[in-house]
Amino acid sequence: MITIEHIKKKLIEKGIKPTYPRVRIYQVLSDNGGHLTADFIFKEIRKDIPTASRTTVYNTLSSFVEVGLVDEILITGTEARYEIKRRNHHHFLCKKCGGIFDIDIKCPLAQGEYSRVRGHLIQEIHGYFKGICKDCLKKAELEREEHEKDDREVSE
Amino acid sequence: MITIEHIKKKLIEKGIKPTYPRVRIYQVLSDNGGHLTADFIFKEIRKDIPTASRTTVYNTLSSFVEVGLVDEILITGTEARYEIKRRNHHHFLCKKCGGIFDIDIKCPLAQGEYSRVRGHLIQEIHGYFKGICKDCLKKAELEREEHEKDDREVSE
DNA sequence: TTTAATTTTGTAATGATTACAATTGAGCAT
DNA sequence: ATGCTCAATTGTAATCATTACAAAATTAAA
Ligand SMILES: [Mn+2]
Ligand SMILES: [Mn+2]
Ligand SMILES: [Zn+2]
Ligand SMILES: [Zn+2]
Repeated sequence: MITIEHIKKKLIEKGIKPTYPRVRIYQVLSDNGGHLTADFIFKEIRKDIPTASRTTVYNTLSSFVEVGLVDEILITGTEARYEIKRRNHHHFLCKKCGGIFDIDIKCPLAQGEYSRVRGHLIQEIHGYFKGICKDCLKKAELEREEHEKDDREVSE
Repeated sequence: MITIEHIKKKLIEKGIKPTYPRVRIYQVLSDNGGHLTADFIFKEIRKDIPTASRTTVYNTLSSFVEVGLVDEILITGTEARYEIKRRNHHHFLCKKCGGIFDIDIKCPLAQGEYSRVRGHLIQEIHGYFKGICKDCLKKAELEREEHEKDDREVSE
């Protein structure tokens, strides 16, 4: 639970005027875990600011990303996800339920910031996995067992 | 330069009927290096098949990805890129020129296929960097030198 | 050749994001 | 307080990649 004052300070530090919509957008990002869509944030701040526009959400997120307050994550192919910048980490996208999970693994990729590869200047490092998440695996397992039971009953 | 026959064999192996548009799409992927957009492929096969439709390109790419012949790369946030599947490798996206480069680094990520992380079943591994590519760095450097010269001349 | 199944095509719809002009609001000078 | 200027916000329209879907064409089977 970050305080409004703390948020304001963070924005000012980065040269962003802490208007109410901007502070609220940061607060939504802070209070709802990571990997939020612009649409989720929009609906959330609409509760407080019924006149808020999608454009403001997009503009604000862009400037947050630009100054390095927020990371933009492109995994799903349909919509960008946003989360407050923290130590570099990877992600896992479940192809079944669409869930995105943080994966904290030690990886040479995520070591020194702003290094080089093959002469190219690195500014961002992204790593992610796709597959079936733990929960969906368990669910599938249970369903399989159900089917087996059904089959047994039918063949009786 | 892969032969048509070789392409046909590859498609059949994966259960895909090697129609002419499909073979051509695979050939375009094969002949033009990696990271192609659907639009590029569309325009390319239009040269041979003036009636070809975008839908066919999208459908074909989807089935290629589905059977594991092709990888879909989501880096730019605007359009998917496609390349024939090969040994797992990372990518570098230049924020200046938009170029995408292969980065072959040994990374624990890209080791065993179909492993697990935190109980989640891994089916795909993606890693990429964003920054300024070698060429764009050099170009910027040259421009900087030009400006310095200008400044000197002005102050003379 | 007739028929059925598959593939391709063309066009319309979708949906996230961006462009942009009009409106609002904050801060400052009168 | 009033008006002024600049920045922020809003609302709406445009963009653009991708998908949906039905009609037309092609292929394979009978
Ligand atoms: Mn995260
Ligand atoms: Mn590649
Ligand atoms: Zn899942
Ligand atoms: Zn470049």
